[in-house]
Amino acid sequence: MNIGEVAERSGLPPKTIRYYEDIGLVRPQRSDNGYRAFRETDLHKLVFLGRARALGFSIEDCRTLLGLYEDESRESAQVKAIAEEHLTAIDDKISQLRDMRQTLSQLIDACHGDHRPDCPILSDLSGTPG
Amino acid sequence: MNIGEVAERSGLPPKTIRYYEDIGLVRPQRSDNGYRAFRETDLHKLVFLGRARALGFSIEDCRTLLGLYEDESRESAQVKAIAEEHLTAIDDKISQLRDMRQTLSQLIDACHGDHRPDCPILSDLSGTPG
DNA sequence: TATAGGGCTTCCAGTCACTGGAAGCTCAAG
DNA sequence: CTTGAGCTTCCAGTGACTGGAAGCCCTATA
Repeated sequence: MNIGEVAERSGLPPKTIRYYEDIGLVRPQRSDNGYRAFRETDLHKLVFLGRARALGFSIEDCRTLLGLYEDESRESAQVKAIAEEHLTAIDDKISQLRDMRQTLSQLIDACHGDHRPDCPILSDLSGTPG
Repeated sequence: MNIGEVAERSGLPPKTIRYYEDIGLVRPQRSDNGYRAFRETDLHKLVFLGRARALGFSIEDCRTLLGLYEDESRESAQVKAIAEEHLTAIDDKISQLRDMRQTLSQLIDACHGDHRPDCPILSDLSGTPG
């Protein structure tokens, strides 16, 4: 498979796949003409990476997960630990965003949003009381 | 004020303040010795920036908001529009994260997490049915 | 056979918002 | 006069790509 086909089938852009090769996540062979030659196992790995990234795992997590995926003697506890840590990080982000959302929507509600210049949003940002 | 004091009072690291000067968000004067000389208005701006960033506004949004903040003839509708667009972006991110969270926590629940190698998390990532 | 195009290659630069570190100047205290 | 903190600039790195240029490869058509 050339990169175009594997991109199509994995759903990842060719640029991303080349990048993944650069950082050693996949190691496709090469054809005589210099083109990357992907095997089915490479495709599987790329699909794996696409899904893991879609779940928000970092590239380094993905690298570790791929390693575990290929390690027949892994312990599922290792995978679960990584996933749980990531879940905690997601929860942290969600609660940060919720805090932002809360403050911001209050400010938006307080702003009349017309042609007049006075604006509770700017007042709050500037620290002006009131 | 030197950068140390303004950093202390604004809560922003000196590095960040220098960066904000680099990109033109603040324009402190200079003392004879070459040190940045911040006035109270510079401090106000930095506090404003710190709060706006804490609400997740991008630097470019911050630049626009600062402009409106300093523009006496602004219309509050302009500010509100920026804030509303940002709120939408926050909501989008929250729902993305919630989707991730949902999938991930299901996988975690399904994984026994012991010394055995079989793992629903890896199965799902690899696309293996079951 | 010439050529046009699309796909492939590499390499460099840019994104966003900082952050770390090196080399060197300035200033106040002891 | 030295020490050390604080200030300066400049360069490089972060994460995970993404865009673009220059150029090779392959196939189809005139």
